[in-house]
Amino acid sequence: MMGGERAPRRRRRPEEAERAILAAARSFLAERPFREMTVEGVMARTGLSRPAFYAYFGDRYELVTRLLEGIGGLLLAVDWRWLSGDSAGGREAASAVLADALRGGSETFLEYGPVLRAISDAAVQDPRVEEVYRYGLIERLTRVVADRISRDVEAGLSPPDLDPEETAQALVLMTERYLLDAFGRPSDPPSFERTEAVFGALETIWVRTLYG
Amino acid sequence: MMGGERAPRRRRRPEEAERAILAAARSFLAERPFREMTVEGVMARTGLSRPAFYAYFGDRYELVTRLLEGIGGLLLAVDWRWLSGDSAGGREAASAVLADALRGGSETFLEYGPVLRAISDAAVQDPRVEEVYRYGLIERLTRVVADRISRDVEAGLSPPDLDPEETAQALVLMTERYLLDAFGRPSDPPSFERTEAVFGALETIWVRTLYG
DNA sequence: TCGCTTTATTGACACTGTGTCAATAGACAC
DNA sequence: GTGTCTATTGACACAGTGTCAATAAAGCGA
Repeated sequence: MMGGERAPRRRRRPEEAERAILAAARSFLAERPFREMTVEGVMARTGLSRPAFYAYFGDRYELVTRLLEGIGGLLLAVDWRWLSGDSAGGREAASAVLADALRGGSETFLEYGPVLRAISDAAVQDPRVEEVYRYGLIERLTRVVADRISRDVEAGLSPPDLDPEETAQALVLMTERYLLDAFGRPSDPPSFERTEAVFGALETIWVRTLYG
Repeated sequence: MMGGERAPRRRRRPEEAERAILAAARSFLAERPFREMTVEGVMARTGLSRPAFYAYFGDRYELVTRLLEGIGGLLLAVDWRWLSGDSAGGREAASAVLADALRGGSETFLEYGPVLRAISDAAVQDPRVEEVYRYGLIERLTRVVADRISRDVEAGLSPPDLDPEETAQALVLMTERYLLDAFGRPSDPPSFERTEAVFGALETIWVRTLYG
């Protein structure tokens, strides 16, 4: 046997190692779905051993939760423009700003699709991720949208028979699912045409429902 | 020690055992989410041992796929009324039939919610379930809806700028997600009011989008 | 009723992936 | 250089899966 040289142990700053693991996870999820992501598979991309993972994260669900942290705020921030605007300016103005917010949200999905898809997949398998994703992000978005719809109904911009809470929930869930479906698949970047078609369909449904 | 009497082995017809396992799975899913469903947990409700499971099903994903079999056809059948109707009779008629189809679909979800939720959860974890659910059921529904929208656009019932394929996908995904969210939670039967509100929100969005 | 055949059923095993911990060995301070 | 700190890991225990040869219940023919 000639082998036997073991790879020399390297030692990094904890923060650096943690960043390396997060990056490895992102890189993994850009290629393979969450269901195939094992701790071993991620750590293979870092040069560290599997047990080292547990020095930084409790398990793969915590890892994926950490990946969400930056992105969640981004989504909320983008949509905030329409969401928190007042109802002055009429339907035209509201539609335009809504379209803008939707495009912003879509672009976030386009950029972070695989990670968001991973979070959404993980939410089904782990109660803590479900908490953070569904109740932390989605439900919060829904509440804000419901508020906005409420104001638009009172201002006469939207029809009075609209149930703000339920309508908001349906629209937000639609947007989440549809964007995940369109932009959340690992490694098949959607064409420009598809992107526009997706955005157009979302805009049509939202605008016709609220200001149609 | 006094113990030691082993439970007497019982022997059933294969078909009976298989039905017992399917029933045990349904009963399990009425109480607990799919992520907690282990082969052991299901077989404990049948009086059979864990290995017996593998005489009837390849794994728990195959089990859950079998649970879908009857229900999937039901969903397609209910929606078929609106879906396959012609575009004569104007928007009023089309809206009414659509509302009817939606109510039918909602009622199916109301009855089989936990099982459907389990399938949808399992689809995230297993490629074969994903195939059956997403591409077999959801996509098939989407295609039929897209056809109907296409005809309505040509007949002048729906606006010409509607993209039938994309709109259908968004609407079907919305309906699936929203109904799962409302009626798919194990063991919390929704109130009559909630049921009506959910149905109303769906009807509003579909009708305003297509015939608004 | 008895013995024989069929096959439903299971105990025991191997395997994969998880999470833990005591022991090891780089990196930095002095 | 020497010593301390702590990042890193080999080895372990565990949960759940899927398999298979051995077992025994049911049905059948006499």
